[in-house]
Amino acid sequence: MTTLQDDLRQAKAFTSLHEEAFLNVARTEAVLHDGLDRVLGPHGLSLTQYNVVRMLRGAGPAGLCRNEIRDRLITRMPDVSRLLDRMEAAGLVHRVRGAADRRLVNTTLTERGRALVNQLDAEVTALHAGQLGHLNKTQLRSLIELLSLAREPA
Amino acid sequence: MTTLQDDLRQAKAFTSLHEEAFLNVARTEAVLHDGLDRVLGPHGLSLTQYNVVRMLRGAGPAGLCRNEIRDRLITRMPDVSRLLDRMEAAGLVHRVRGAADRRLVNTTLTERGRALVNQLDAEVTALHAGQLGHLNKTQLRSLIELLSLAREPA
DNA sequence: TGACACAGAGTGTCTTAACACCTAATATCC
DNA sequence: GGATATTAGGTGTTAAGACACTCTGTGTCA
Repeated sequence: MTTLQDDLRQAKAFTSLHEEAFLNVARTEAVLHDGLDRVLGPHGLSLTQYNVVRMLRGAGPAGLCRNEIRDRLITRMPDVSRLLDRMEAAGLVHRVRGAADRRLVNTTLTERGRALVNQLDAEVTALHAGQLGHLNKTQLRSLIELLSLAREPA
Repeated sequence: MTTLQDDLRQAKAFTSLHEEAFLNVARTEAVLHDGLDRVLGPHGLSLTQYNVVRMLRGAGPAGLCRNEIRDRLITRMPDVSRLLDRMEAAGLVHRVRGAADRRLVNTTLTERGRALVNQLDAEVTALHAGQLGHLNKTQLRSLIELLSLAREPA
């Protein structure tokens, strides 16, 4: 007799829990993102640009083509061309049309870009330590695991 | 003799763990955000606008002034005036200059705005269930608790 | 080998966010 | 009670993101 009601209550509770989880992810991302922006801002970098210089450093001298950069970005970014335009204008990256496949444009870090991202390592590490240093290893691993699980298809 | 080395290794491990946690938060937010955008897009709403109509529904007939809206938003938003301009042009909200304190501008939901956010409840609930339904209550509560902890000052 | 599909990169254009600045109204304090 | 600070809201302008479309080069297949 109270089954439907119970089910609804449970559904409601579940819904709220999902929503609460979503809001917590969003809020936490905003807080961490804001902190990183405050570190990157004085260097004229956005978070997206920082991700690009990091992935280009990881790619080494081989560099990456535009679509590889796009696909590896954390957030969907449909206009990588002009993002790289700006970074090239800032002297952070260098682009050269592919020789073998002339459709490709290879993007590599300039010396200045490499120096900048290397310099930022210490600042970013200190920021992360300040933001997340009060969590112990177990808590961090648990958080990482739960977030990874949350992103799984279903 | 190996203390320094150990310390460095540990520092490195901690750093990576912090960074991994940060990246997981960012990536998860992007995935969930994208999903919600796909639900809200057809209704002409951004996630920020959706948050506004939700908080205005919660505020009831009393409404909220601009700075209250700004302060309650999940992500920092320095240009709430024009955000509300657009929402007013779309017929979702209504603004009226305060009578007692003429500096204040009270914003309330229109009937259309209220109908839209009510209609969206089912869609958003279904989305969240699809995105997070494979986590059980314990996992969700643990995730929420860890994210809350992560946002604490230190 | 020539038409055609596809993939990679870039552009035009509109919308939206970001930053600094400005105006009006209220509070404060001597 | 009048100068001054503070608070709320809005605007001008630049930069960045979003979406559809185009251009060029490569693969494919009759």
